[in-house]
This record gives sequence, structure tokens and C-alpha cells, in this order.
Amino acid sequence: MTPDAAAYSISDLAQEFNLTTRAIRFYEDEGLLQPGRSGRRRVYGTRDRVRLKLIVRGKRLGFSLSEVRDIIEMYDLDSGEAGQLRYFLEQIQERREALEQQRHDIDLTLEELDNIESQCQGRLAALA
Amino acid sequence: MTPDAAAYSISDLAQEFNLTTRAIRFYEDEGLLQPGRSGRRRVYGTRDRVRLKLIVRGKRLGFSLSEVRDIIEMYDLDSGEAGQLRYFLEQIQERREALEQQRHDIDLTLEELDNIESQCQGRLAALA
DNA sequence: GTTTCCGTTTACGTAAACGTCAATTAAGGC
DNA sequence: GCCTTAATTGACGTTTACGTAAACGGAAAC
Repeated sequence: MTPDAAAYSISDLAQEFNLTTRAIRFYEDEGLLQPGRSGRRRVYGTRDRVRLKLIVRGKRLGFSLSEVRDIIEMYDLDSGEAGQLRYFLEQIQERREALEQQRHDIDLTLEELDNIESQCQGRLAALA
Repeated sequence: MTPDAAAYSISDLAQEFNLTTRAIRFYEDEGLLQPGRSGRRRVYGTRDRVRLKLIVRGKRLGFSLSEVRDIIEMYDLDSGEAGQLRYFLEQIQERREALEQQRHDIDLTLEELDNIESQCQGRLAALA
């Protein structure tokens, strides 16, 4: 008994992740999802749900779909070959550096927002 | 004497920020930059350099150019009106929340990268 | 004085990520 | 049986963010 009995329709997932069904089908065309079929209808399982979660998170981080695909493929590593593994490790390191750069950018931007906010507050107070 | 004597050519900035001149002109078309002219040639000052820095940072964070424009406009607040100020404060809060969400996403992704890396390392060690 | 090198302008091209029909199908409600 | 509603497929349209090619301008090198 697999605990993977969960099944979702396309609109279930569209609602949950605030996406359009068109977008979800598009992700499938791009090879990011592989739902089953019940007749002609798509049936999504836990695996695809997890992938969708990765997709929307990736999008929030500004990743392109092909970058998201790269990341997803990292999760699916069944390549036992050493060369592949080393390559993966490189990729992981690159991603990590990019993400740390992003976090730094975020911190800078947040600081600047603080400054701007202070100025706004100051002016607002001056109008009182 | 303003300390704003700094002047850059388009290719200076292109090189510094690793952009094409085409991109920089495009940003000007979009109203994000307002270089001066010496004859027909564009001359960029400190102000535009700062803006370019904001642009590339914004792009690293996945912002669209119009979102970057919104942010840049926040820096240029000379609106003394209270309504405007309150509106700005709202915008700032929205941005802040989005950025904090991003940072959370980054942390999640970094954790997962750690897991994947461990698995990779493990398999690699198993091959030795 | 002409080659060389930037820079400019204009315009068309393009890839990514969907949106938006339109036509069709299948399933459920009554 | 019919109607509504959700889902599918296919095709074309759209926006963003530039790329690329063509044709010209001016200044500097030689």
C-alpha cells in the first residue's frame, strides 16, 4: 500500500497554487510534469504536486522554467556515474552561490526600504 | 562644486555592469535612465549609475523592469502630499513582504540543496 | 584623407511564458 | 435524453526584454 493514493484534478492544483490550468498544461508541455490519465483527463499525484511547489517557488525566485527543470532534475538523481555526480555537485554549488547573492541583494534592498520608509514617515509627521 | 563630476560612456557602464549597450539604451527607452548628451553621444552621471545598479540588482531578484521602475520611483519621492506618502508606505510594505517571502524561499531551497549535495557526496563515496 | 572604431537610430526578429479563443468531449445532474 | 459544467486540444495572439542587422555620424589614428 503506497501512501501515494492522493490524486488531484488540474483545477484542484490550479486553485491551490493560484495558477491557471493553461499554465499547468504548459508546464507539462515543457516536461516539468507528467500526470497520469483517467480517460483523457489528467490526474496528478503527490510527485507532480511537489514539482508544482518547486515550480512556483522557483518562479518567485525569478528562475526560468528551464532553470527550474534543472533543479527538479537534481532531485531525480539516479545517475550512479561519478562524472555525473561531480557535475551535479558543481551545479549545486553554482545555484548556492546565486542564491546567496540573491539573499544579499534582498538584504540590501530591505535596508534601503527601511531608509525610504523612515523618510516617508518623517515627511508624514511633518505634515501633521 | 558638486562631487558629481563623474561621467561615463555607454560602454563604460556596459562593461562595468556586464550589460550590452543595447540593453542600456533600452532601459532609457523605458524611462529608467536619463543620460545627458554631448553632441549625439550619451553621457551618464552618478545618478544613472546608481539606477543601473538598482536595475541589475532588481533583475537578479527576478523583478520586471516596470517593478524596478516602481522601486526607483520610491527613491525619488518629492511628493509632499499625505495621500501619496501613505500610498508609498503601503507599496514599501508590499515589497518588504515579497522580499521576505523570497528570503524564505531561498532558505528552503538552500536546505534542499544541502540534502541533495549530501546524497551526491554519499553516492560518490560509495563508488570509491 | 581614409580607415578604424565607437556610438546612434531605425526597424525588424526572437524566446519565454503564458493568454485567449474555438471546437470537441465526457461526465454528472435532473 | 438534455443541459450544464469541467476538461482537452490546437492554434494564434501577446508581453517582456532584449538581439541583430543596416545605415549613418564623428572623432581619432595613421
